[in-house]
Amino acid sequence: MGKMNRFEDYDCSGGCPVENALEQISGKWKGLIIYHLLGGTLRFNELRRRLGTVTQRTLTKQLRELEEAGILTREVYAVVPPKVEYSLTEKGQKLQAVVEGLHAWGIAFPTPRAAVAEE
Amino acid sequence: MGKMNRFEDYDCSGGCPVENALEQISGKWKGLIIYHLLGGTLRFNELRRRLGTVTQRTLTKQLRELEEAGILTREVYAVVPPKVEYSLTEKGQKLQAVVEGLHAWGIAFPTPRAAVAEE
DNA sequence: CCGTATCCATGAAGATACTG
DNA sequence: CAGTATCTTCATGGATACGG
Repeated sequence: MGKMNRFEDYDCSGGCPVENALEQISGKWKGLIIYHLLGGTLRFNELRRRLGTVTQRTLTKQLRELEEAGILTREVYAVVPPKVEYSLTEKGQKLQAVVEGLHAWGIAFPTPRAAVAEE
Repeated sequence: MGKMNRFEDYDCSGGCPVENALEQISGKWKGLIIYHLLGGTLRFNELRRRLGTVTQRTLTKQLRELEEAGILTREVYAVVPPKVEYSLTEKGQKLQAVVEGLHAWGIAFPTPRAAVAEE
């Protein structure tokens, strides 16, 4: 016992941890958002700039979903001009190892952009 | 130097490692497929059973995409009835830490299924 | 057993314009 | 600055039926 074969009886009908996890962070920009927030709190437009090409509508939506998942918090300051800050919750910070693992893997194994002009 | 602020100048216009990595493994069943293959080679229908509710068409497609990304290999045996085996490549196996991290996180933080009947 | 071939519904996300 | 409000496009993935 102890180790056992943890891959044997992994019936995923009805939801399983990996699927569950992916569900919460799947979305075109979510991984990236989390990665950037690992560096600390960011305002809406700071985040926007870092992501490069995301639209306001989309960024807002992804942030709201991450908020609902309990991965980040949204803090609104009653000032003018408006100021809204996003930070990771503890739950979100616990993704640090995973996201940095993805980052490292992404460097080690870039997308194979078709084996053209090769041969 | 050395550490520096690696979050500061992380301009993702034009593709960045995290985005790149996510691109290769995003798909409704891909994370799960990789997870199951961490336990070793599997045949098409074994995989199918483990995923629970995936259709043939969809599973085939996700497998082909993972193959094209170089994450797994597809070995066809010229026997009848047909036999096709899927296994992770080295590139795929390097995702082990990430996927197991997701698995652990998914257990620790299930999806917050609305705070109903709670209060 | 391991797929293809069709057809189709859904929703994710971009473009664009406007507002407190 | 930080969003809404619309409208539209497109890819994902399910359902179903058939084939080597």
